[in-house]
Amino acid sequence: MGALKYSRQRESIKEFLAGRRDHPTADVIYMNIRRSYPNISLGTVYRNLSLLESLGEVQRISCGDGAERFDPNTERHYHFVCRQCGCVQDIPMLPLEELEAMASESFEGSIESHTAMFYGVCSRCRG
Amino acid sequence: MGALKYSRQRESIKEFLAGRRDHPTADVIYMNIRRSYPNISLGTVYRNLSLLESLGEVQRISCGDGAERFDPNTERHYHFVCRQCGCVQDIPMLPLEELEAMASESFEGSIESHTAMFYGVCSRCRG
DNA sequence: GTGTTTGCAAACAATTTGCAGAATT
DNA sequence: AATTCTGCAAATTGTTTGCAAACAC
Repeated sequence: MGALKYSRQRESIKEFLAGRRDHPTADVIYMNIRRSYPNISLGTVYRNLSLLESLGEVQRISCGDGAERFDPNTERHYHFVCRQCGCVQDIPMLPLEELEAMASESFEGSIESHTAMFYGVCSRCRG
Repeated sequence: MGALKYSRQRESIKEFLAGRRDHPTADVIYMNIRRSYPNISLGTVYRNLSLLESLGEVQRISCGDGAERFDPNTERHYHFVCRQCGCVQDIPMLPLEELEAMASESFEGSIESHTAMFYGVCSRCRG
């Protein structure tokens, strides 16, 4: 059950996201897709984003600013949030596998993965 | 302007949180405080939690499960989220300062702090 | 008495969901 | 023809806010 069918809306969302590195929110995606599909609904955007996430084609990022953000880069990587403009950027470094071993050392549960969030001021805001 | 005045509700929230290591949500706090103050409102709980956060007396944690969580431990530390029961626990290790230096290396903005979230299965769920 | 805090209810924002019709296979 | 996907609107969930009364200093 649940064979995937093509949809131009979903395709358009994928295409839009693919060209982006700014981790847009569902609403931003919606606003942009609307330029090509004026009748698309926010619900469709949310549904497709959740679907794409479960297919492993996009990553959901919550940076605590209220709205979820979506990232077409599904490889493990860290993120940065600017405390001035609120932009979210990728940190170009490989996640430290050792961190998980270190954390496991004095922790009783089993650790399978981790994420990290860096905060500061982005280059644009520093001028 | 803005001299702080005593309030038994705020005191009760601080007291409740102080004895907790499970990072309760505003709603859980509300439910519990209501046992001593049946008339307290959810709005008051939120207002006080935000106030306490700005006073640096509690820390707000967003782990992406919809609701914010509150932690009386304001020292920097990492967190763990169980993918089975959703519980949030502290990771008993010192945050790696070096991580920020590593991240800075190939990043243009200035990094001031970071957090990390570990995922896996807690000891209780593993049985 | 002045200024802060509260309870209540209404407002908000982000996300989800039910349903009939449209699109895909 | 069978099933998935969409648009719309209503429903949910988490959080904030306006206001008059209560409380603290």
